[in-house]
Amino acid sequence: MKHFDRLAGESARDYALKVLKANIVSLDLKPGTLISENEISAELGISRTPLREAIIDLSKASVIETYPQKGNFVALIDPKMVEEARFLRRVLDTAVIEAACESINPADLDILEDNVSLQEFYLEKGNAEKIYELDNMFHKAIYTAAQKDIIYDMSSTMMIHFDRVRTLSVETVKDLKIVNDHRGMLEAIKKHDKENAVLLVNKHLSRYRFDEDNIRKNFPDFFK
Amino acid sequence: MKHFDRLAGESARDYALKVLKANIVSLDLKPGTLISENEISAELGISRTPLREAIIDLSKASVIETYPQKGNFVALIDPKMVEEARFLRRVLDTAVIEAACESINPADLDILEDNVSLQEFYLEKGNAEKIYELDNMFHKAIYTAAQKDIIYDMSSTMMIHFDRVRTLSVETVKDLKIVNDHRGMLEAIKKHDKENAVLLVNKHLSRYRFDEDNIRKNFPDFFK
DNA sequence: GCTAGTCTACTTGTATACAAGTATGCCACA
DNA sequence: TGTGGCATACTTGTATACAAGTAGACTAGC
Repeated sequence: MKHFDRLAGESARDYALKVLKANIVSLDLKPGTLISENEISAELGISRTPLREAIIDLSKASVIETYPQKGNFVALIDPKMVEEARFLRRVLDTAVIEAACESINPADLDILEDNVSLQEFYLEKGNAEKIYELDNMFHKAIYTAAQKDIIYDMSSTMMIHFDRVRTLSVETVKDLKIVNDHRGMLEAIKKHDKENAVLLVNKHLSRYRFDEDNIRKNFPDFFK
Repeated sequence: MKHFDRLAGESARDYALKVLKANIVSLDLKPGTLISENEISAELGISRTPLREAIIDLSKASVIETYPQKGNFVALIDPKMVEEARFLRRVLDTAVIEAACESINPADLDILEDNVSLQEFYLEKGNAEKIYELDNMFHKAIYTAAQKDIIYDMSSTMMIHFDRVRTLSVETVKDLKIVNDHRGMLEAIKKHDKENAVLLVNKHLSRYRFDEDNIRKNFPDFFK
């Protein structure tokens, strides 16, 4: 399992949640792995209580499955859950960008503008990692602009199902296209052009259609 | 605070969550109330740990606000959160009924049919409480039919913001109209008529537009 | 009367102890 | 050889103990 530093002021619970999420998405914690509360809490240098609280959070979204007196297991990749996550993302992203088109304010627009400009900067530099980071921030910033922060938070746990398949996918989406998509979405929001914004979101998300059959063939043990 | 029996086999955590949710929605736990972990755990006859785990769950959706070393407080009614919940419900219900129109299977259709028939039965009997119960089950059954169960679970906590205002609303929605709406939605699903289904869902939800200004005047202390 | 400071009684956050259930390996015995 | 049963070493669920911080009442001193 990958380790992270515990930030100053960060609670043991938030720390545990951060580490678990990152390791599940990156597949350093493989689907099916037993997450022993004793073992992991020792590894993170915290007690069972806050770790347990983080585990419960993830089991709400079926990212971890808890069997009493048996153990907590990282959920196998379940096509039904991946589909639910994909559905949720499409539905929410569509509705939220519409809302953003209606209610965007200058301050939030600046944040989005800065973000996309940075993406374009790192695109020239060829820094894929930074773009990945900015991608996530861009996405979240649209929710904030539409005043839908809590919805974003609640959906983010669900997205782990989706992001895990993304990690396994060999064919990575080209940064060039992603950044272009983002630029287009931003311009649509600026012009309050809902119709175009929705079209662009769906086009953007359609880039993340993986060859699940093939992935399953390569990693059969990871699937349900 | 209202009490409930702890069901056989129900974990202390699930029990605590059930009791807290019910009391927050019914406003027996008033907005702004301190939820002392010691006091409430004693009242429920459980220890702090499982109660705490339930509280954390509710604070994820901002239904409870936790201030470290100060206390857990039932969140004041925040129009922004009510709006987020209303938005989420409209967006999800719309998308989910569309999905149900596409993928409904006979078994799930039977469940819906039985449910609406019962609603019609209790409508004649004038049993509003039963209709309320069946209403919630109908709603959930559509998500199940569309294979979106986890999404339903995750959104249900968010709905507390919405349901709390519903509780305060004096003008209750007429059972007659509700049951009619449900019958219409079911028939639309049967016919795979997405367009009509979406129209009916939005008409149905539009019945739940409360006079928030008036409610706020009557219960100023409950609002943020 | 007013203010500074302290004491006290709370609060949550975390750590640990105990209870109860499960799976597995091993051994005795048929 | 095969099988029943028990010991053991795990697991999570719950209860309790301790740490650290907050707020408010009360008192001493001015």
